[in-house]
Amino acid sequence: MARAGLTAERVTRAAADLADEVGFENITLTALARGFGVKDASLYSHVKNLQELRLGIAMLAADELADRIGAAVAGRAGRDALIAFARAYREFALERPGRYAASQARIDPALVATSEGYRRNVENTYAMLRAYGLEEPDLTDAARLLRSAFHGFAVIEGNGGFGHVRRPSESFDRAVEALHVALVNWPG
Amino acid sequence: MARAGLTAERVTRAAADLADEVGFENITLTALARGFGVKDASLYSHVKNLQELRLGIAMLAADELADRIGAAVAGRAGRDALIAFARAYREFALERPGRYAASQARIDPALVATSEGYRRNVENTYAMLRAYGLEEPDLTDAARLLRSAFHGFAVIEGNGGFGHVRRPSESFDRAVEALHVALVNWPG
DNA sequence: GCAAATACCTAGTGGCTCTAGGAAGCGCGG
DNA sequence: CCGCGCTTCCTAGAGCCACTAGGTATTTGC
Repeated sequence: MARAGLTAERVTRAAADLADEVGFENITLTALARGFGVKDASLYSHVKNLQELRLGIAMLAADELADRIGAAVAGRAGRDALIAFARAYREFALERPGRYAASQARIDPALVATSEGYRRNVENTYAMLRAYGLEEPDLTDAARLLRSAFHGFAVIEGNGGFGHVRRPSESFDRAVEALHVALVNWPG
Repeated sequence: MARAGLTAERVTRAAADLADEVGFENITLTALARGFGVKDASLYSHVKNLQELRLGIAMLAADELADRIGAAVAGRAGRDALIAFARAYREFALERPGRYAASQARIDPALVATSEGYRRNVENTYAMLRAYGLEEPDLTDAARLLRSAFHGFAVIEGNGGFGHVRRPSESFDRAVEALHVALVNWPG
């Protein structure tokens, strides 16, 4: 019989697409195998187990997120950079919910440390904050506030958690403005 | 044989405790049944299915969260209320991670509308914001920013996602101060 | 003290992850 | 062009899970 031509990368990429469709928590090797017209056991030649597959999606997603944000903030600084960063972040979370969830899932810190994508995301954040002239530990605190706010917004919006009629995109832009104000007037 | 004396409420409460131990995503009816010294099939007399059980935990948790926050902000206003609200929120998420995750899980909006706990949480938020003198739609935007920031922080901290040496509790307090600044100087 | 309600049971289905070991395609040296 | 070996993909099966059907035993209410 003709082979499906699977590789670790193709499997991971398909898994990421599947995650965007059904949710990161709901991917199964069985469903993934079905998509390739293959039995689930066959995937174990390419992927160690489900956990490793999830890890692969997370690395892939962290990289793609860093790409998007990097492109968005290029050539901008201060408020402009903050707005571009925030919008690129939210758009990624909305367009690729499975990948986004993967990128934010609990991951072995040792692996995070070796990941290019995660490193670039941290770098993008600190680069964007540079214009605000903060110093440690305020810099870390500010980065954590931004990350929390963006991630929280993405999670709640993704869950359909904003019940009010006001459109989330408008609230988001205003929230980013408010965060800009907070950064400019950082308490100290 | 002696009966275990199960009721829908006892089952839900035990499930909430189990969720706090193993994580909301990892609860199983089988494990829950084991805890009662009962077969998994027996639980279906008290709970319709796993999804309903999760819903029950979510309602319970939303109620408990509202209790805590309500008690924390009682008699406070403005910055004091914001700080008390934020700390109570974070403490709940850290002490009862399974319940907290349940309270933030995707839930049928129609059910949320009928839930006392969820309603009280919204109420607590708007009451706490009252002192800042915002009007719609700024009020909604501010509420969403706070909710996003608190939730995001709780999720990331719960995942062990703050790699830096700086203690999360310190970053959190500073972030809350920054949010206070943003609320006082709300852009408009 | 009896009948109805119900708490808990056994048995079984189907989906999932993952392992062990076998067969079939492909790429390489001759 | 041919066989050798590597890898891909397979079948078979164990164990855990959610959930259903239908039976037995214990309470509760009369």
